[in-house]
Amino acid sequence: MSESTPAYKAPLFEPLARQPASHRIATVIEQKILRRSLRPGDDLPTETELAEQFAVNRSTVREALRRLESAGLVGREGGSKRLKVTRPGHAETASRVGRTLALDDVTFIELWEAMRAVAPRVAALTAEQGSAADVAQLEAIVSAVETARSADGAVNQVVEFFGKLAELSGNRVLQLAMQPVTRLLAPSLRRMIDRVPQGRTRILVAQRCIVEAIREHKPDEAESWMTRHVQDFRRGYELAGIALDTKVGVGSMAD
Amino acid sequence: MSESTPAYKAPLFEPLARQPASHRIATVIEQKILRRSLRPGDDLPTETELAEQFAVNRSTVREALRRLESAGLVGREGGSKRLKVTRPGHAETASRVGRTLALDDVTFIELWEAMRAVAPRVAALTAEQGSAADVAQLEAIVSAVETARSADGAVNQVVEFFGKLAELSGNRVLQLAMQPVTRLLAPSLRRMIDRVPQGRTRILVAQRCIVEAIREHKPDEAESWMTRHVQDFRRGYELAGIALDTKVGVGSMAD
DNA sequence: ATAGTCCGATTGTCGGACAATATAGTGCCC
DNA sequence: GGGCACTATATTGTCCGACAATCGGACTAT
Repeated sequence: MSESTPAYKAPLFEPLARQPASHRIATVIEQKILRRSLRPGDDLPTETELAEQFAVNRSTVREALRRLESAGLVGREGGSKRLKVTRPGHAETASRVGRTLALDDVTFIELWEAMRAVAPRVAALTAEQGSAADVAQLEAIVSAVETARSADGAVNQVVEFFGKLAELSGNRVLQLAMQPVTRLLAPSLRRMIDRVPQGRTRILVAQRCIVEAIREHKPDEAESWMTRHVQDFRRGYELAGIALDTKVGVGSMAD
Repeated sequence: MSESTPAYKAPLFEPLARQPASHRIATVIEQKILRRSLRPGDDLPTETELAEQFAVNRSTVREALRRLESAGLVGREGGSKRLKVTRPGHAETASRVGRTLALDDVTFIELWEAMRAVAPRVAALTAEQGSAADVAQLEAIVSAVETARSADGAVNQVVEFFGKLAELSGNRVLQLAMQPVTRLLAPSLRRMIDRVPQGRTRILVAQRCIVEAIREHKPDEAESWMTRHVQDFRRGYELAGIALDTKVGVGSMAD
């Protein structure tokens, strides 16, 4: 393949951008929100008012509002009629990221690598700050993993374990990073547990060690246990005879 | 606060969800896309056709389409009129995540911790697979960092360095995770460079070491150099006398 | 083949309309 | 005065019909 730019024609002129009014209106309101002129909880003007202010038809305003609504920047609370400014929820954002990744056909190994990077640090952070109450919550989840009757239940609890860990770490960035990954990884975990019987107990052991390290405030131990735990997960996957470049499906994106 | 559930009234019945038609239509189409019945590149029917099929007015269809458009699930290519199914672009998703985090007032330390977790692994992965061409690209960026005239230019190139690294790692999950973090971190980096003169050369040194480790396919070295690099960044931040719990602003969310 | 012209299809926006219902009064009773 | 039913108003969700702009093609002349 010729690597050089085709020199076809230097893009002498940009394609001038003619955005529809609804788009521009959405952008303007969005900027107001991002710049904190409009803050979460504030009421938006009514559609009619907005239409007057922007000097456009109400239909046009509505399209802009649907845009913002979909972006999670505005929404309703309760059965209310009025639109309020809202901060995009983590859950929603995470699910959107998950969709993006799923539609991109990311592979198991890519997700696993992300897990490999994030989870140990999360464990370490939690071990640094975790309170007794936190440990109790984690233990509750671990025993739920143990006593779960169905495989699906167990998997859900494992996901919950990671989620709670991220929450307790107090780091919202890592929390947001972890959420889509665990969600997308869940179906793989499910298959793995089905095919590798000892997998579940191995998970339990690892979780216990991690929780123990957190209880004793030993970040390094928590981190290394988590690293082993994640690596063990991968080994289980290989044991189950599943290719590492398996594409994760849309699965569990019920929304 | 009374922790027990108020027992106020057992929610015998859910508040039945009466979603507006536009919302339901968006959901139906979204499902079709997620289930791959509609695949990226496919043309959507025209608004009039959709209106007929759903037996609603065209305005209603339009609101649904604006929703999907904002979600990045459909869009136009070129100056075309027809809507096509598109996969949500990484850039767009990343910028959305960035917005969520910014509106959440995440602090510098949270972002840094994410960087601390992800960047070293990314460097290691790239070192495993990096080709000579890849190394050349990284070197180009490093020298751009060196020769950048303005501080802003240098910062942008540093962001670019991390972005390219993530891209070369071949892991789209990590790439997507890294993008919003570096973007949000950029303003802090800018301030740091302003106040700590030697910061820039330290960054250069670290980058050179990292690239070198990648060239020689030494993942462990790349990882540990990157770890040091990230930690150095934090030290610079402290040196600059900026509090670790500084909230990152919306900054650089020009979109 | 290229450029010019014409026409139908499609989108973006408009103005007006109406049913359903959330919200704000308003009056009534205790 | 406070609580409650009831009414009036405002607001949203949806529909209808319309029109300018423009995109996509077809068709033609060079």
